[in-house]
Amino acid sequence: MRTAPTILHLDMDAFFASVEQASKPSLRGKAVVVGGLGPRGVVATCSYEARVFGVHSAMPMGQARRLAPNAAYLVPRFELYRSISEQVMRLLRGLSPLVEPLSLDEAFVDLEAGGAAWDAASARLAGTKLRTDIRAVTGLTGSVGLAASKMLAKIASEEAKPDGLVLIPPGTERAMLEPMTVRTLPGVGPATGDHLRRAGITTVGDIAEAGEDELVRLLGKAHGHALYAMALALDERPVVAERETKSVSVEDTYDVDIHDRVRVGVEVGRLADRCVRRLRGSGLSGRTIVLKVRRYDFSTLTRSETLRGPTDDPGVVREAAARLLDSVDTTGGVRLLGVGVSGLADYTQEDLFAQAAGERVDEVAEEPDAEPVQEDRPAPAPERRWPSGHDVRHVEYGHGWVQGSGLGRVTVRFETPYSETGRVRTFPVDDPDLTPAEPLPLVPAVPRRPGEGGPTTTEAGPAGSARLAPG
DNA sequence: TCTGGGGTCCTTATGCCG
DNA sequence: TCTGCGGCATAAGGACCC
Repeated sequence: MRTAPTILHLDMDAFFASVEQASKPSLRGKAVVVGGLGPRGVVATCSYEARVFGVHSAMPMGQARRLAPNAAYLVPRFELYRSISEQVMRLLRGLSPLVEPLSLDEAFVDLEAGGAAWDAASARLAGTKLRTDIRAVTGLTGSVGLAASKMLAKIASEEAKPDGLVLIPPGTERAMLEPMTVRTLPGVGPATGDHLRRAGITTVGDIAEAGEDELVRLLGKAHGHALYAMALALDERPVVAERETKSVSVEDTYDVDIHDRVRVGVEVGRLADRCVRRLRGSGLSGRTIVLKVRRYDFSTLTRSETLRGPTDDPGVVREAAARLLDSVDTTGGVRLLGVGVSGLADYTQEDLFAQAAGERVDEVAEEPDAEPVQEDRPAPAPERRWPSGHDVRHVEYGHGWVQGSGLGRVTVRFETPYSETGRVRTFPVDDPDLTPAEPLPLVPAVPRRPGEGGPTTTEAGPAGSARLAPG
């Protein structure tokens, strides 16, 4: 293991919710919950103000609404989050070529490999500057952990949250870990946590004390060895920049359980097409087709079939998925269906056949981002055109966002990331003066020169960096 | 109004091959 | 030829992560 704390873990604070607050001045300092708004939605992220009420990610939306009835509830805008994530990742790549993104809002950076740091002092400096730069470029805050291994860097950033920086000095790792709960360690979730607790193991120190053999006996080979090593702060996993995709899948949870066997078949066909579109979009093909079914009682089963060679032919995937569905009992209803492809390759068997025979594979049905059909509805729901939280533009009032819609009306708040809290106005859903709009950058794209007019600077500007403590 | 969507990795069972 | 066994691929399920 390296001796200097030069692995950095960045974790953006309440990322989705913070983006929404940055783009909507009226939500700053307020409880914001981002997630699926349907009857079976769950919380993706919520602001710290919402966490005070006990709301947390993965919680059913219904429960969140009971806990925080006055919070703002928004659907995720992944395109926007992705674009901001890209800005952040660019900053990270400025520190080192060895950047390992874990998700839109998290990444490891090997500072030593990039020459950005070689000891504790230089690492702290790099981390502090990174936080300043992130704030200047995106207007958002992120927490930074610095340590000699991935695991410890991640634990450090967790400790640093929100809006902080924690460095774990080499030599202090084991003493720090000892009193922490086993759930702190990566890979210990509810099931493993319970398992260990029943064996009388509740802290990381208990794991070290129990010994490797006991851990392997309790949890199996891979998990046991790995966990024991983690408990001793031994973690040699390198930061890897590019990881190959192993599988591609799509799934839908339906607002109401589907009982009609024919409709189940139709949905599986749709999912197969969507999956293939994603597959092709990445220039991939795969050999193993997986069907996933979650039944009315939440029991989940998968069925898979491996073909003779990789495919990206929608017809082939549809047929395989349909065959797999034949072996599944769906009486009682299904709440979720999914189709996936694994065993990926970047060529297809059909390519070779088609080349030889001069035949064409059939095209994916053109159904861009089709929503699952819920029920036969008489008219399209207004929510389809005006999703809560999305940006709009009004001919007279300018840029704003949808606060809510229903009963033929849509309520819009007119404000931008750089304005004061805006006014609310309501329109008919078919008002021709109102159109969907692209999100605005959270920080004005072109820095204004001194003396130039325009919107007043807000806390989202680089000025906020003055708040950063040196550590 | 109970429980998303996209992944990864591991374990266990089973059949085949040599 | 029979049997044991290691090794591999496949299938299903589960835990975990963000």
